[in-house]
Amino acid sequence: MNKSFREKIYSITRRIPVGAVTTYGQIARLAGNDRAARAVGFFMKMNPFAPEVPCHRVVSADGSLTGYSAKGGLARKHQLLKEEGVVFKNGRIDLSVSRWKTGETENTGPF
DNA sequence: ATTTTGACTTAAG
DNA sequence: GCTTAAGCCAAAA
Repeated sequence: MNKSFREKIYSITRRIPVGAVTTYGQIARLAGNDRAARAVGFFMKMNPFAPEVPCHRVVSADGSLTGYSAKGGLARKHQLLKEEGVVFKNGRIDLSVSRWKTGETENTGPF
């Protein structure tokens, strides 16, 4: 059970359903440290499991996109989220709608 | 143990 | 709405 924080972070991020997004702070909170938002972003950059961990569903607290180490950069991230059904407003994500709700029934897909 | 880095967050002007 | 500053945490060297 000596699971490092990074394992928790990846585990949580991997659970994010399609069409939903979450913030670094939220993941940090689920991991047990609501102040580790920075560390979360740090692990995302390492992202040893590119397609396994949907890091593109992780955005800043304002709903704005920050970085994306995978190919395509932020442009790719923005496109992926848009394709998955995430609602964008003024170039930012509408967290009121697309924010991931933990414990909720998972969606079968974008549609 | 210390230092550096980073895809964060919040507060204040 | 934007910029600056400070706080915060974890991993690697």
